[in-house]
Amino acid sequence: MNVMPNPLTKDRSATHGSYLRLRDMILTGDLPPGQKLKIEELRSLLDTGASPVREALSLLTSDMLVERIDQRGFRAAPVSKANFEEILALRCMLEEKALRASLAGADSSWEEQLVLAHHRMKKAAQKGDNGFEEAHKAFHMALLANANMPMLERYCAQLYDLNIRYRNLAARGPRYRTRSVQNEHQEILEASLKRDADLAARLLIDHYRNTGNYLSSQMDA
Amino acid sequence: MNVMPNPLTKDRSATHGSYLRLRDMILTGDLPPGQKLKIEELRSLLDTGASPVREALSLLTSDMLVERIDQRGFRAAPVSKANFEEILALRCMLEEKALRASLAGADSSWEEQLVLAHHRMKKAAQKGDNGFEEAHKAFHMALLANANMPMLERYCAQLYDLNIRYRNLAARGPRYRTRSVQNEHQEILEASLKRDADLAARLLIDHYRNTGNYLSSQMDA
DNA sequence: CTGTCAATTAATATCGATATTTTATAAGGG
DNA sequence: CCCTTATAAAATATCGATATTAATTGACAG
Repeated sequence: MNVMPNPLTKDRSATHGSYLRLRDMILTGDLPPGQKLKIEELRSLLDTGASPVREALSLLTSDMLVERIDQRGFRAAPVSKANFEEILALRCMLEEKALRASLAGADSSWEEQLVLAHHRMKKAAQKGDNGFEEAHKAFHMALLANANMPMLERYCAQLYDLNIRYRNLAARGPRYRTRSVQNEHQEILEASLKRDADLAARLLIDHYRNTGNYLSSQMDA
Repeated sequence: MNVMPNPLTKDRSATHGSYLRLRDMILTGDLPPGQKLKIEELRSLLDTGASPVREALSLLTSDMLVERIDQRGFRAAPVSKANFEEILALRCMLEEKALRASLAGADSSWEEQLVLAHHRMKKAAQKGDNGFEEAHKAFHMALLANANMPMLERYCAQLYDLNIRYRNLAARGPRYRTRSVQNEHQEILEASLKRDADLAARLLIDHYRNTGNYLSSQMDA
């Protein structure tokens, strides 16, 4: 039998572990936008070698969370209002497309997955679980999961994360308060289960625009 | 004074050079879809170390040209009809959006860049220059360049390359012949210069669908 | 034969050290 | 006093070697 040294260190590889941790630090704002990411610092922070760190950072450039400038290293991707608004616009366009495709081929298996994802999210929200973020993303991805368009889903997942980053950054600032969005989720779920593509798409986009406009207004101040 | 050993070896870094060469080999089909990409082989082929090769491959995963499986290396991204058709669908959706955004804010500076790109492409086509591919991409990107949506443009550039890959792969097969597309480009240019967004978008999408359907039919056979 | 398991081979992932390049610092000339 | 140029420091990029993991082979039992 193999006793595992640390439940958290059940990493598939140093690179993958570094990737997850760095990604998390950027999404939460722990590594602030624009910050220079020095190999040596990260190496000692993550307690690993330079190669895994470099490779993890290279992978994070795919996610547009890290910028790479040849011969002069890496930095956490900068943020701007324009960038946020582009993310919002792209999300509305791509998720609408994906949701409609998902609904078009809806079957009971997908329906059940969706109900399940929604249930888990609600439950996580009630007990103030820190697993809510994960469940929230899972619900939104479940909506699109039946589109059978892997690249489109990948883009949506990427944009989702970028959006969450802005939300987290705003939450660090002053006078930030969360909107209650549980009923919006409920409505989106119900419209989807009724296969009402137009309604579901409208509700989903409104859901994004509402949160988005609030965050956008925060960025002026 | 520093004499440069080889004008082609004016690479900014070994990683960047490897990135460009590997990318080219995958786009041309020189490295066929699904092929295992062994570090040691590529290392000797590119005459560089393992680190630049690994890092270049990591970067190529952003472009969806390379797949990475943790602990078991890299391989050239596989191809399929479904994948091709998703690329085509996404291109039509994203480029239409980008083109309309580009036209919406059209100014004379952008207009001049576009005319220039078109001229260069025509010229390269006439003298059978091998720089045509580059000029062709430049023209299509010039159409979108005024959208002021960097992420959207990046997606379009990515999808353009993936599409070219399929074209190159088809060109290796039997009974492949190129369509004449010069007049289609001319029409797109003229509609854009007239700021006729609806017409330009329709022509652009038809341009893609025509080539796409031809390639798609080849893939059955 | 066929499937399982051990031993071997091959490939990946990682480390530690070094060479190159960039950035910061300081000195000298306009 | 500012700008240019040399020097020193820091950081990146790269190499070569090693440890770890996966794939392969072959022997053995069912």
